[in-house]
Amino acid sequence: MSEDHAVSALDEDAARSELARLAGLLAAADRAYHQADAPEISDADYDALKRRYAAIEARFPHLRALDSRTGMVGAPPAEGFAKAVHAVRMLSLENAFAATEVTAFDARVRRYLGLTPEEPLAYTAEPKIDGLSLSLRYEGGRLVLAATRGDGETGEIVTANARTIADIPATLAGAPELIEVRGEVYMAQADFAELNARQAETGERTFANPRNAAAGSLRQLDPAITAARPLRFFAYAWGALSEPLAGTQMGALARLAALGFPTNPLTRACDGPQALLAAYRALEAQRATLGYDIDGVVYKVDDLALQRRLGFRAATPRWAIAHKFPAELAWTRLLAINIQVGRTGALSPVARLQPVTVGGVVVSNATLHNEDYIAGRDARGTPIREGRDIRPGDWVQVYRAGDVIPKIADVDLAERPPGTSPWVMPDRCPECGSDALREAGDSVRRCSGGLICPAQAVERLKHFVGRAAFDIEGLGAKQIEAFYRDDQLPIRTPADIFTLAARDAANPTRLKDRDGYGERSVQKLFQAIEDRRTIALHRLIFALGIPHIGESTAALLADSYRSWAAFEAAMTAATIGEGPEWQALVGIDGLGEVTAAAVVATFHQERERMAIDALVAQLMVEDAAPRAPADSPVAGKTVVFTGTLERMSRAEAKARAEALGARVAGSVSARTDLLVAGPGAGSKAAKAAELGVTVIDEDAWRALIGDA
DNA sequence: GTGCCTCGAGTTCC
DNA sequence: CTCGAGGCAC
Repeated sequence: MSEDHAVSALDEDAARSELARLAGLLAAADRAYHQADAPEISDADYDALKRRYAAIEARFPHLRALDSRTGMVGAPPAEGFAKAVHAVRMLSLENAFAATEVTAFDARVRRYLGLTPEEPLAYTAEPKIDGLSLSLRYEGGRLVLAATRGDGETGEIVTANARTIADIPATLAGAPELIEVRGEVYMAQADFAELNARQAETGERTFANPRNAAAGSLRQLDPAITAARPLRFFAYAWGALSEPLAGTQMGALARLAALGFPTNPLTRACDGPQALLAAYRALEAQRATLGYDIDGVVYKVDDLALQRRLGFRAATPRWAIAHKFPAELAWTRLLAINIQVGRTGALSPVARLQPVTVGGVVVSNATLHNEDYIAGRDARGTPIREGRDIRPGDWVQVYRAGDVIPKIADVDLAERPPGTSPWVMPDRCPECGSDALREAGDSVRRCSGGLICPAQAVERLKHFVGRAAFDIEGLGAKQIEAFYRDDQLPIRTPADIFTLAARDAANPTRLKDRDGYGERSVQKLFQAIEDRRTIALHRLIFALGIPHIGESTAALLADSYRSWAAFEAAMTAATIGEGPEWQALVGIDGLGEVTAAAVVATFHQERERMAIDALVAQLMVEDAAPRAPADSPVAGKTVVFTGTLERMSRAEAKARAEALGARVAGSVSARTDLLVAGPGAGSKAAKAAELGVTVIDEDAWRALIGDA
């Protein structure tokens, strides 16, 4: 059996049966591993199966939905917890801090849905529990998988621990065949105090706050310890479902409660932003008496059909927002201001603080953004902190933005030591001595050294091995730092990673004989590198670290050019500002001139170009995956929307068209297949007529895609 | 030119 | 997680 024969050779039918076969093998291996604790196959073989499964899925993404196992494919690692890919991503929420942001949220939702301010729109408001989120998968009414949120994409499997939590039912009666219940694991304040007292008595570590205690308790390798911890659970959402729970958020919560899950009794139905704000004020007033920590209120559009229409941005749903309570503040001394150099050369000032506890966490660093922020004004020159600047030695007020990132809110001028002067941004890179320049209209100062600057080179390499790029296991930030400075076996460019094993073999002192490395870990590292020699086009483009090219834009480029050969040829032939290759590039919807120029410039810079060529020579670059299924009438077609759309917003129309496999462009060209013109269509309609492009109105479009 | 919506880049602590 | 700014519609 050849697990590694080419995925690219499979046709769709073969892929479907192969997925089913692999799913069977993986399921059997999972059962053996989790239940009997006696694996039938080696970890390496399991990994090979899993990789092949993922490769086929990546190539035929629309087959993914056919297989309910997808969410459970997880490799048991050597230590710690196995990972599970969530069948439906666990997203985070956009945050709001002011009442105006809540009314803006309502306005945005209405605009997207095409509702007037007068039309009714129901919301829910529920307390935002300060714990950690957990996804519980039930099949046939039995709890089969519990996974933490992780990065939203992949979480850790904590099923055995979840089973010990009294609030979480082991079985459900009358539930859908498949249901993923999502909610928050938390610890009540009284239980937390008691636990900490007990921990202190027995000389064990105490926890800083209930959330840390809950997180630490859930992530115990020994479920017996979790069982002894007073964890609780509130259900508030769901992931994969074999049948809908209800038509509204409130209805779904009632259904979850009927299935035996605790749901928060303070959840309220609200008929508009004023009611949402009233619910917020009520919860804020009750906060101290609840017995558990909450850090804000979550607002959701109640109607689930509307939630579906609103859909998602890159990382957050459009139909929900978290209104956070004001952050806790603390005063401390600013000891120094240091400079960090990022991968784009940006010089970032970082505050070194006298350690201080803010919201249950000891903070000793804080971001200072840029020189304007330190000087007390924002990018537009508007004063912040009433224009007070920040100087080393100052007495400063610290808070954690979004309860995470430490920032400096204010300065007490009365406490300022005498004889200080305003802090000045260095005009040379502290890492390489190159000039640090601030372009007109830019808020950051950048090191001009490029790849000559060791700090930039290292940061570029860290980006390269990052999770959305090459994601090489065993080669993280720390290892990159070490290899960059290593004289015997250096990694200074991305291509060096892929020659690592061969160079090591030729060295008198082998890596496996060094301190900190063993035979096994070196073998694993080399294998992880080998696994990534084959790389998806979008990952490669993202990994190059071109300014302005993040994950989304890299995927956009990969999808537009399909293959590395086509992309590379076009970028090589292109000149900035003119010519057919340039026109094609800036014609991509969502990609403008600044971004396009950055890509073309990179391919024409000698040093960058040599690094790219040396890298690609080491790789097998996979073409972009085939588009959405070809069974929709607009699949593969290039569509342009113009004029005012009356029954849907432009963003919604675009999202819907893309889901059906169409490419949505911003302007009409000879490559346009269809122009959807609403009232008020101007030059685009004229151009379409000129080019002979089919023009239809909104109703005809809805009929075409089957939206009656 | 203005205003919205996203994305990109940099950041902390566990 | 936030800020700045690119891209696009109006």
